[in-house]
Amino acid sequence: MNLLEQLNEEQQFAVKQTEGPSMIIAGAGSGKTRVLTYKIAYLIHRGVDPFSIMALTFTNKAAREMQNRIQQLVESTEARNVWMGTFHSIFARILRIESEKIGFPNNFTIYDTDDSKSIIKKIVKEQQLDDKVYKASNVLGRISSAKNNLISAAEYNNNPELTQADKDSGRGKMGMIYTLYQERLRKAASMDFDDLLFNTNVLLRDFPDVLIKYQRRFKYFLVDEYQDTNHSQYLIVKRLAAQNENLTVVGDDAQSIYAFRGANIQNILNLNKDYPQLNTYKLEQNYRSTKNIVGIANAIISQNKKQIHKTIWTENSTGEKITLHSTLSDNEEGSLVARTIFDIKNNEQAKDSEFAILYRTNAQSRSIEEGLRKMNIPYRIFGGLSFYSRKEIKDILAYFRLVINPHDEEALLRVINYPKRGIGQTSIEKLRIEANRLNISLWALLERLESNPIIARSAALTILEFVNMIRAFRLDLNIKNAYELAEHITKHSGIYSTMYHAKDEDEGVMRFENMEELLSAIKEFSELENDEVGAGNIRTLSEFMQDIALHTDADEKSKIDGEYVTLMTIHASKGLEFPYVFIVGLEENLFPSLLSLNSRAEIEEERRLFYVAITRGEKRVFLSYSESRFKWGNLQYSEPSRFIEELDPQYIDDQTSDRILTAKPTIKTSAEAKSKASFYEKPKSNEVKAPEAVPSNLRRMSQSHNGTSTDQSESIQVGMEVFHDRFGRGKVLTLEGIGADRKATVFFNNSGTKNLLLKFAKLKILKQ
DNA sequence: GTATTATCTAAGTCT
DNA sequence: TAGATAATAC
Repeated sequence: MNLLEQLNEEQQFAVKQTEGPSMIIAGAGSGKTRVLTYKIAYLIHRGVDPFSIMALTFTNKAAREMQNRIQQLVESTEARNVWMGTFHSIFARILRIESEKIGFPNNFTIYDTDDSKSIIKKIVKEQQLDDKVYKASNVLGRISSAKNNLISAAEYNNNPELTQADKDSGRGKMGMIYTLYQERLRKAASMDFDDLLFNTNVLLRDFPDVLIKYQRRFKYFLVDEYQDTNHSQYLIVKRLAAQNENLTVVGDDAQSIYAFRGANIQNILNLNKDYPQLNTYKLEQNYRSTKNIVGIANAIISQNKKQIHKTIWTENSTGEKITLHSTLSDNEEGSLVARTIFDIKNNEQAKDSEFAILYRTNAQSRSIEEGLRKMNIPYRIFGGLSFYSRKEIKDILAYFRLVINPHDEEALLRVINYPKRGIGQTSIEKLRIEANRLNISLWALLERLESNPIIARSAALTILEFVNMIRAFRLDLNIKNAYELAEHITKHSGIYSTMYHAKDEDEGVMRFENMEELLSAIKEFSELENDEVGAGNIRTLSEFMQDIALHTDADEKSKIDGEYVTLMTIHASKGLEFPYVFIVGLEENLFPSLLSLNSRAEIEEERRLFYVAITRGEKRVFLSYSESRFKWGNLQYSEPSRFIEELDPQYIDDQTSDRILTAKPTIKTSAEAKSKASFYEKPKSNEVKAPEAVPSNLRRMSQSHNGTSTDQSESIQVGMEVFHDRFGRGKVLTLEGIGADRKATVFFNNSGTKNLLLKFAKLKILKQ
């Protein structure tokens, strides 16, 4: 088969450029994955040893799919010898091989964000610092960005700029926490996500023999989604590829959406400085979407200042315009989406799997779900609370982690008294302090507890029993396969019976089923052929845990490749495509996020996110926003996103005005009505139009400051009868706070007592 | 040491 | 609203 025949001219050039550095700027839907896949197939076809190719993808799922595709293209299974996966998983693999060089055992644990936060909380407490000032997520974010820029704890403390910035913000102990955090991780023989990349850099920097070993082994490097790499990842690639510079990077600056976790767009913009002889290719033909979708996407992204110029075009049909809907509440938005899907399924014979509903935040999935459930539409949510982050699953996994690496303190603390065996907080605290004093891991202390009893004898005996149990499990690590050992552990640790007896409660049933699901997943894993170690070898529990440590939601295999509508965040949708795409919650402070409004750069990232969302669509895209939304238990009013005002009207089928006229004619304030009059809407002859001289964005600003009917809320008094959009008639029971914080407790005839922020509630006074 | 109840507070995207 | 933590009772 001639591989090149199936590519357009520019794609062919990119594929044929096998030697030297090249950068492929690939617009959305331009066949980026296709080029990567074909390039690897082309290399293999030309006799390059698959073992010498390293391909770094954004998800492990993408790697798997690409690998399968390459196998088909080269008609050989040798394609599986290409090293393909995410940065984190590929380099975790290399770190395990080389672990002793950097002073880690090869069974080191990978800590997730929860583990990391938990350590930081403990450090803050032990150091008697204020946990409001040193919030775990903030501290971790600071440490993370230091690591992504290859600044070690020692370097951090010696960097006057960083330490001064911390002092100025009242967080002078940040550097100390960083130091203690790293000590804690090392004692627990554990690395966090950033350490995987940081330590890879240390390995390649400080051990020239190791660097040379991998430079000799890998001759071709391909990096997907290069716009989302951070400095640490950039340096790894640069070091490894330095020998022969056969480096291909593929990316699209317009789709860079991970700056918040350290992605550096300069990696793509400055690549030609590192490689002056860089070959650059631009893929601009879109094969995915209709002209309308491509057109509106181009119009959106053109509002950003920073970008590499390109013109995305398509030969596809014009298609339908992009539909814009608005609803009164988040629940109604869910129903509307469900109804629309239902109609399209009927009218166009579409399948459930052709639909995706994309949102900015995971919390939005709830109202959408409700709508789908009511219409009996099958759906599947990706992200949110994933299977592996459920409590009961984490408890079981903690046992596995502890058996594999007993120094893993987070795991130890999680299970030492689960199921309850009478080892309470007091004993554990004493032991932790002692272990700290001796500068050894908690497990090391427990192992020598017999000769050094510092706690009550009875507690010490129970602990000894626990230690012996874990030791016994450890003996089976390489003897039993993953499933046999996992089952053995759940039975003998008491987890199984504890869960079995808790089945009476509703929650318990689900937990028990989840445990069974975990075990059956492990069983499936155990029974897979182990082609890497060869026949006769078993797949161990350690291997299973390595498999899931860097498991992402996008990697989740669809159990049954059944028919369902896909729900996910826009971030998670990167790289995917669907015939029908719904983008919901286009509201100011939600999308763009409230937290992104501080800088132009952040808003541009949100806009790129919007661009990514729109360009997932093949046939049709539906946009919607709601005028109110439940957040943390209370109703908040919302205005349409600024991105809606930016939409180019020629591509839009605006359905919002119908709703305004039919749905809520009485309660609407004039300010709200005005906000609907966005510029693409044709003024009706009998309507008063906002003066042209005032730009729409200014109009919105003034409105959000004083337009939200504070006029009425200020005169509300206890005892008044009031009307609320959602709850109806009610009586004010109490009032507290002033200005923006003014709250009321209102008893509603139909929905009972509610606490409302007057700023948002827009109560209407019925009777004084 | 454990179970129950009361109080507090969170704001986002992901490896 | 919900999950985590603190306070209280047993």
